Amino acid sequence: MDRASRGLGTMTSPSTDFFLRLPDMDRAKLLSCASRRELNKGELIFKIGDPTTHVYVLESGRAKVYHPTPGGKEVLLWFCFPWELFGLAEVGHGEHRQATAQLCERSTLVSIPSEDFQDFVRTHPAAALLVIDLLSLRVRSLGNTLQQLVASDVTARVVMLLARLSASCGKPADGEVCLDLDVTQQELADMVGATRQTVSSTLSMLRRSGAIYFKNRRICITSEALLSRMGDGARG
Amino acid sequence: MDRASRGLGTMTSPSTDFFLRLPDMDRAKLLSCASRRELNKGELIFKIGDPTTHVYVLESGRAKVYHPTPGGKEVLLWFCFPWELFGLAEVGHGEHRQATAQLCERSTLVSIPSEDFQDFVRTHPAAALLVIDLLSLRVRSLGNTLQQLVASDVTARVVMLLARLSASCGKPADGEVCLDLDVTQQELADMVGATRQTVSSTLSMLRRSGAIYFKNRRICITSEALLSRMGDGARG
DNA sequence: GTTTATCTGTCGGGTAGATGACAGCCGCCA
DNA sequence: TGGCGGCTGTCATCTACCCGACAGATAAAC
Repeated sequence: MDRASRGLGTMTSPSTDFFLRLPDMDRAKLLSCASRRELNKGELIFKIGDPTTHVYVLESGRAKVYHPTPGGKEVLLWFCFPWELFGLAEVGHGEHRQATAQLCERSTLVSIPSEDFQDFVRTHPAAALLVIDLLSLRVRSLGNTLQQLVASDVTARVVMLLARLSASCGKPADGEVCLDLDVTQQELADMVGATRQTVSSTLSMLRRSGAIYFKNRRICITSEALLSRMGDGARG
Repeated sequence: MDRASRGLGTMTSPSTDFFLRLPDMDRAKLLSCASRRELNKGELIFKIGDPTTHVYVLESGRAKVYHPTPGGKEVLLWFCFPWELFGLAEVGHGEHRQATAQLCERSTLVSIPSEDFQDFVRTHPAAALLVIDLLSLRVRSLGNTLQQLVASDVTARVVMLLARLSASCGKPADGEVCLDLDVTQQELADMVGATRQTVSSTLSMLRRSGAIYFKNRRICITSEALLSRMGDGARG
């Protein structure tokens, strides 16, 4: 019955709002070490190979974390929404960045120096558990993505992606769900490991089938059931 | 110069031996809650959908953690070697298992109840940081795998896999490296997201090229340089 | 206004790799 | 000794998807 049991993807998770789940005092303390900047669309927060100096949170806007490939493609690992901590997978031993983070729109970014963050975690066990939760979520989600990538065809992957996005940033309105998110088809393609063209024609197909439609450049899902049915036919 | 900078895969990491890096007293304390069993090859430690009751360590043997797909394939996420903690990505909120763990050979398995583990982490900040390290490593490694999967062809993926295995369980012997590991070609295939057949012919190709050979059913790498060169030609 | 860049839709052709089939090989057990 | 199950090698077939190309549509830039 519930969304998670339908196996269409990771359900919207409570672990993403790290900051909102910190006790007020702790949050204030952590933010006291931080600096805040307003940045434009397209700016890089960090890129692969950089030394790891900070962890980050958005106050507003949207960012994406991806692996650039030598061939110029991008493999999109996840989006970062406001109050979701990111950039912490490399803080361990002064590892260099293994991914690139870039703003998808004009945003205000909060940067916390790695050492301050590590001290904070060391002295606040509750926060440490939240970090563990967050990383666990990432591990599970990447594992699922990986599985889908080898087990399903592009159509199924797009369908599952839409279901996941609908869970994380869908605005329900009388039976339908509209994605409250400006994504380009290239970004969708980078998330499912396909080309822009294939995603484009897949979306067209889904639109023709009546499962989705477009409302001023955004995707609306008319029927989750119908949509998920379109994803079948691939072994899974 | 060093192995990591050649970009052939994740280098052998210090984060995997969680237990060995714990202070003696802490380790003893944690193990005092644990139970120990001897199990046979092929036995399941947990499977997808199970409630999450324990975290695990091997005292000896080898296990694999994978996503089974509805179509009967397996997507192998990682191997678990002795003293490497595993099964902790779902401990957060009584999540159910999102992957399956199975023994590759006869092993002795130590099981620690989740609650005891969580209490331990809550009260031992140093251990919490180790857990964070371990999960971070998993995140990075899955991210890399994902990237390779969409950016490289099977040959390159196999080559990179061999390099990674050679880093983590290779026995060097006058210029050559022999993998101290009994893996089936099916398992290799499950790790690179390909079929058994393609991996078989890829390995044959590598053998003919002189980059590897087989010594009593195990893989030996004659020249890492030559091997990595065989992986080029795909964009990367 | 015109220009320029970015995004979207669609179409053929080419190919990497899945799929299925079959044969050889080795270890294991009766 | 023979039979059986798991692992390996190799082929011929088929197809999902990538790739390049081009045209319309939208939005920003001059």
